[in-house]
Amino acid sequence: MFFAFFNEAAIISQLSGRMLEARLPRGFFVSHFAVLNHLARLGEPRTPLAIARAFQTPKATMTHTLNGLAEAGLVRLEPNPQDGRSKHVTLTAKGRRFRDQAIARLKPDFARMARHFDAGGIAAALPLLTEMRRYLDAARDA
Amino acid sequence: MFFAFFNEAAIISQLSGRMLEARLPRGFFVSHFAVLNHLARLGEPRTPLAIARAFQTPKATMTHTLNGLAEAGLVRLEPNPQDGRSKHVTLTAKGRRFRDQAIARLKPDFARMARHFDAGGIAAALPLLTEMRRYLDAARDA
DNA sequence: ACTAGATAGTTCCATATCAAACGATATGGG
DNA sequence: CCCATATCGTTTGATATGGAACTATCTAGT
Repeated sequence: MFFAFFNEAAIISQLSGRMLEARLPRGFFVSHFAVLNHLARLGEPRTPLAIARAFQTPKATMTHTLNGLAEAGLVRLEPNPQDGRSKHVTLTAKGRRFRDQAIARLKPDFARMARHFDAGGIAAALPLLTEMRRYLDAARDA
Repeated sequence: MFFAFFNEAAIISQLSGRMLEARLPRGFFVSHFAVLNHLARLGEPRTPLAIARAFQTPKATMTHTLNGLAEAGLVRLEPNPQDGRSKHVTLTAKGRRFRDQAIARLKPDFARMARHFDAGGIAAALPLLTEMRRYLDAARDA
């Protein structure tokens, strides 16, 4: 039952990820968008490790993703004044625009979806998903 | 709103995937388990392309995953008697055991989870997830 | 201050994933 | 039958991802 739940979540994640990637410029992935979106939503600056922890991804992966974003001019990597080992990641104007445009390109997809799904139903299911996400996030340490 | 929904689904997928991988022998991934589980649930034999379509993954990826499973002795790859271009994928006894053991190892996790989540709540949310999965699956062609 | 241990990020290497091109086989129209 | 086209799986090459070891820096205890 939990099994079925996670199975559906995994397939939805994969399919919606592909939908998003279809709206991104060639060579950009969900991982890139996810970082930009994270920074835009939760504020900057943010250290690489903090971002990696948020996504439950290894540090090395985040190094790679951030380098890609920095090369594309979507984020800025600067030394962390509070900690010489660390860095500060901030969005550039271009990065913010990139994220906004990706979201804008998804609008038609969501509009089409809204004709098939009751907004109330989605909203009603959201708290459970959020609770599950929080639970799993907490359980990782245990 | 859909956005938040997909975002939660993606994080749940990632975290639950890690939970599963933690229960698999070193070197095995969600992708391996997913194929074994697919075969066990939906029956055999199955062609590589049919499996790839079911997971919305490229054919080349499935070739790679199946070769890994075959080398580990978890599936058998045989010529498809009905079509010389194609193959038949079947579970070996070892493959079936592998899948059953993975599920068994998850049981304690699910039991712990059941103390935090109302089974009814999960069951109630499931149809919406399934409907969304079907919708996205259909939308991929459009 | 000094030192041992912890922590941040990188580097190195292995491997999963994926797009594109390819060879082999099937199918349908002459 | 033959041929053009479509389909199945593989190969190739590129890139995302992840584990482990490494460097540099910070922190705590003395």
